[in-house]
Amino acid sequence: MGRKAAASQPKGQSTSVTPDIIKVEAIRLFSERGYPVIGMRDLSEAVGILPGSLYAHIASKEKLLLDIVASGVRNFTDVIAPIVERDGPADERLREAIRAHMRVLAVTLDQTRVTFHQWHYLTNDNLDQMVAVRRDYEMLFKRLVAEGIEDGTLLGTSRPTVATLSIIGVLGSATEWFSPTGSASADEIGDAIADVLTLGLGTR
Amino acid sequence: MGRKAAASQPKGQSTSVTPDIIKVEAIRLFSERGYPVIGMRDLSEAVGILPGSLYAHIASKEKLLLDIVASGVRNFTDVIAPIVERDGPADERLREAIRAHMRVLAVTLDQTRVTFHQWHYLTNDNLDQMVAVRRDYEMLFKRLVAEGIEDGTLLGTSRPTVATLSIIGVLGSATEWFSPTGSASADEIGDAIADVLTLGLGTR
DNA sequence: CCTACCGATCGGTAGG
DNA sequence: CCTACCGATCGGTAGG
Repeated sequence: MGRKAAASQPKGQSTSVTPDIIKVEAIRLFSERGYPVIGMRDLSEAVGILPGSLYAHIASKEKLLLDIVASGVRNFTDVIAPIVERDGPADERLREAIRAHMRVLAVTLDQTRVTFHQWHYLTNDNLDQMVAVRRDYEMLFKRLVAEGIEDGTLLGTSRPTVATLSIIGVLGSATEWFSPTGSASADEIGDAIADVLTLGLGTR
Repeated sequence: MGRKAAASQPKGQSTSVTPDIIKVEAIRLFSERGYPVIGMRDLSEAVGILPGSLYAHIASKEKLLLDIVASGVRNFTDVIAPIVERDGPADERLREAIRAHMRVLAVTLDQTRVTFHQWHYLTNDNLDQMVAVRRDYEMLFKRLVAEGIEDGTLLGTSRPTVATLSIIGVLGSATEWFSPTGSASADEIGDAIADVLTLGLGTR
């Protein structure tokens, strides 16, 4: 639902256009075909108004992208930060953080795709803002790895930086292959990823 | 070098434009700013000819992208396939495949960024072709994991599919953070990644 | 939120 | 590889 609902809605004032509706449609379109390829005319059509009318609700195409990607990262940090900051062995917190990541991903898949793949189309201040919130996100996992080496629950064997980047890398890649309609739940996939990263695939 | 070299080169027939030169410049531009954002005028300027003249050397903008991404995947499969197909324990072959991946990445970083991040701008037949070669690439790691479970050198613990996707995910993410000028060599990073994936980060 | 429109830029081509 | 150009589309705005 929603796909053609807005576009085919004739004139009725039943549901008037709001910034949130525009955001939802933009997320879907940007996710499917990419930010630079989507024109304001595509978006206005999906929402059911004329192209110029979009600017009664949003400042610019790029500000719309910034809104999507900045809140897209916050969806994750809001949930993961409390897990990182609480007490307990770092390896257990890492597992919980990975599971939480997957749960957020499951309910914000399209927005996350836009967030992780299209933020680099931002420019100037908008880009700077995004780089900052991204760094916050990455810092959470960096801390978990560092604390795991401290408390002895995570190995210092491999370079800690590579370890951190591997964790973030796997979670980022899940954006491309996770399916909310698949047989495995977000928590099950999260546990499987945590297994790979902490237990490893080797037998000895 | 190369950056302004072609553009500021006045007229001299010293180095005439070839399809390969266009490809090299396109890789750099697409990698830096994204395929849809780069215009044929940007490319022609980088190469030192007028926009329309590009079409004496290439068929279209999209065929140029296809050329870049298809050969971009083959750079990896050409090197990794022989490792997968040879004899020996699967865990050792997996480590060698990961190391080989990183060495190819180190010498084709820009092209790999375009290959892994912009192939979805292809359409129709071009898209189909790319999906096919991508599947070949992913199949290599899928086989390694399956053979590792068979020969007992890799654990069946976690879902094998998640294991495969995790490997591919980490290697794909390396495209975003690997630096050829960094202190760690491609092989060292490759070993660190193989350690994370086979030994795991956990202590027990 | 519509009408009416702006200048800029897009990929690509005919004919040398 | 240049000259000269095409129709289409782009993000965005003035004034209601």
